Amino acid sequence: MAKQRLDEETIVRVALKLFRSKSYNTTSMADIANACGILKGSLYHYFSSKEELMMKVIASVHNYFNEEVFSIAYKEELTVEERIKTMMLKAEQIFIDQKTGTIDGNIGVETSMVIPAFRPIIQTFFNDFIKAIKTLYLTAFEEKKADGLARRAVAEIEGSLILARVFDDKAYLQKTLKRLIKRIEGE
Amino acid sequence: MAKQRLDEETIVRVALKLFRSKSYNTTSMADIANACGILKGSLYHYFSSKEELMMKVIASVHNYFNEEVFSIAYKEELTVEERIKTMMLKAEQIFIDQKTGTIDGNIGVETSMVIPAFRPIIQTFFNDFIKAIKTLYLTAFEEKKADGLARRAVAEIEGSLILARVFDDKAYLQKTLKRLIKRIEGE
DNA sequence: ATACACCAAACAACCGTTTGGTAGATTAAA
DNA sequence: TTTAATCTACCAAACGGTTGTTTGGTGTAT
Repeated sequence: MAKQRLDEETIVRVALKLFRSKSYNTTSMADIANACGILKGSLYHYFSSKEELMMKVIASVHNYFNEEVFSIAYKEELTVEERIKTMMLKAEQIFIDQKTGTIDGNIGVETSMVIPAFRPIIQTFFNDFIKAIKTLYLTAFEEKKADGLARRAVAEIEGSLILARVFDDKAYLQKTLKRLIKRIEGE
Repeated sequence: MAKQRLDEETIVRVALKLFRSKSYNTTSMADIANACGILKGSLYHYFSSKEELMMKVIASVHNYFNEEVFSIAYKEELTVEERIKTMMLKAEQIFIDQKTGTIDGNIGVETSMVIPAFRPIIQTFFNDFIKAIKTLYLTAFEEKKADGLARRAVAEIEGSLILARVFDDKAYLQKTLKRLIKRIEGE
């Protein structure tokens, strides 16, 4: 083989960054290739289509959240308070770019709205999100209540992400996350 | 003049419908023209650009909400409970298509994320939304608290709209609106 | 010699926008 | 009242540019 400058993982990471700042539709294959230092045609050596690339980007994000965020909810060596606290803190770190302080767009939102093909993956992502939070709430509330609160929590996070982005003010997200923590601790 | 088949208002209404179901970027001028029964070039007889058309679409929505929804918050002949109740009911009617039961996409969300030029208009829309709800909460809470709750309310509505769309389940929105009503009545 | 990682170039399709023309209604003059 | 000029609401066609994708070649490391 020739010396390999790129691998699939790197391209996915580069594409994610662009999709989060410019959205799926306004990011071209040329943009991604350019950011990778290759020509757009060469991307088809790694991915058969833009849609497949996006699928892998979403899967990558999903996987990252599973390992770095959602998993915290199931750490039995931590108290429930510790779990939700570190989980929300981690989420905040991901949503707010630590370098620039910018709130990136949530790829799932615009994507699932615009391209129906992405909906199922986004659904599984949200389901894992809900399940993690529900697990925590289950220690303080009964089944039905915990489920409702978990779905509501995800909705509140998504909503605050929108306002944070529209007004360019991360306080919207931060306040929401703090509130979600208190909702358990307060009991 | 020739017999006029269309007027600006009609085109804006047709465009809105498309933008809400397919988003700004995936709706072409040809799509809009086609839905109006004319050729895409003819659209430039009414609007100088796609962006200008979108501006007028957003302004139209903003205006509609001002007159049909936000205004309810200031009707002094109604009690505060009546005001928030009818306001949330009206919002629900708008977000959920009464014919199909479908939750349309909120044009503001994806739009302001994707095209920075639309951000200011979206901000003024959200500000009017927040102001209306704040007015209601002011009767039950002090200034700071009312402001925070109003911003939070808008975020919760937006978030529940997202989940409602992703899971195709309007219950997300309905539960949120009911909760927002109770948040005043409960005091 | 072979297989890979990429380049260079072209592809058809579509995008938003512009151009020039025309049928028909309105207005104004005769 | 007829006729001519003007204006409007479009059509038909093309514009240059960009899109995602395909094709065929080439240097390099095995």
